[in-house]
Amino acid sequence: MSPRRSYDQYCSAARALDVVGDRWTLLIVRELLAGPRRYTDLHADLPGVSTDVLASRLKDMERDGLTTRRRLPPPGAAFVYELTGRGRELLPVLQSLGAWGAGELGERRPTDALRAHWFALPLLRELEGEALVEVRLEEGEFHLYAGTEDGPVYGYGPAPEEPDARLVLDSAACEAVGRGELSLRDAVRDGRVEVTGDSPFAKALREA
Amino acid sequence: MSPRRSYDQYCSAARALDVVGDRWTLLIVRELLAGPRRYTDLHADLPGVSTDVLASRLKDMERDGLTTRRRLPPPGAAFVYELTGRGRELLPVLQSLGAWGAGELGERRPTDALRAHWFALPLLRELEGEALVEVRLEEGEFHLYAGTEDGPVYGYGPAPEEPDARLVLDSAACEAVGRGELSLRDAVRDGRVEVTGDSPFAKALREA
DNA sequence: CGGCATCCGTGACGATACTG
DNA sequence: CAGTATCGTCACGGATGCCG
Repeated sequence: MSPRRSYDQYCSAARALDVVGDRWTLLIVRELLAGPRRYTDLHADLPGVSTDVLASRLKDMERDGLTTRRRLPPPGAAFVYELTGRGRELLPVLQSLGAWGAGELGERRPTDALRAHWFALPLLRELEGEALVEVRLEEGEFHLYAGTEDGPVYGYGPAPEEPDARLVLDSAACEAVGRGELSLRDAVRDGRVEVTGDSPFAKALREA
Repeated sequence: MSPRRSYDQYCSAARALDVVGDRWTLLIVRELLAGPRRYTDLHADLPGVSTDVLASRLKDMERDGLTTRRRLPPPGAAFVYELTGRGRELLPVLQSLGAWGAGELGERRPTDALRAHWFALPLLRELEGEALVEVRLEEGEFHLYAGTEDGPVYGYGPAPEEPDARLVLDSAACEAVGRGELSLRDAVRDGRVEVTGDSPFAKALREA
């Protein structure tokens, strides 16, 4: 728990960095945008973070109103961490960072870790309208709540109910989309993304 | 010059943080959005940064393509630092951070430093259309290039040519706008902002 | 075993002094 | 003016230990 090292500048960007500028904080937000998570699972999806730093950040974030800690009902009665509304409002920050960072992404390096749901943010930027979308990659599966205002923005594993559309992408295609070199629209047209579903949303996506 | 401590994650947000996630880097970008600056002036407008950290960040940023170092023509022949196009593309990141951080800003604390041009980003968010706007605060003066794509986004001191509009705000008004509690539109209507100028832009602003 | 707390080595940071 | 040099401190990353 850091005693808050502030820039002490009366500037809203500097204040934001006082709260989320520490190492790992925004990446923890990225993880929690997928919904509530346990400590150990967070640690597993944030390779490189040390246990004490993760614990310390979670305390800081709770103190700062970004997250809450909640006990799951039995069975399984573990603690989970989840974003508050204020925490979820950081989505535009992660989106703009991600949009800029796409230009830095390049080829995947041998040392680069990868999780399927890290493609959720770039894909979300490309989807218009309100829909539940299930995405299957070689690395795993996740789902997106496109166009929603509150609640989780995406989630792990298959969609909890029948989705409006299902997408299947191979590694090359989703990495190209992640780098911003390939739009989802073009990927669909070139047959590099398989879109299934009977909803108007799925049909519109196929005809893009 | 740091040997680049990377998160090693194949995620565009993490890559962005590899480049701009270090302490002070984004605040240096905020300063340079106002145009070329000398080392000493940068240091003066970033209270709290130590000389070696500032020098180190400027080297890192040049290596990463965010800034260039250029010698001014005599007289004055000093070095100035300025953003590249790639560096200026970080404006949306600072805007989203600033929009979020407005909720954290609160009252000005006694320890908070303040520079007039730190209000440039919040004001820029509220201006529509393309215009050169001169702003006078109690703390100083700056000008905004609203709606431009390239070149500096704002600058120190009075506008270099006749502006489309001039704004005069008192401290209370500009701090309220900075906190997001008062829109520029409302501030104009309540007479808390003085708008002068004969251009259509100035007239539209007065009649908002 | 999940959820941390403790210890330790390294490096980043902040303040000051100093130099071309 | 534009940094570099030095130094103490603290944050970070890795490993290990503890406790329910």
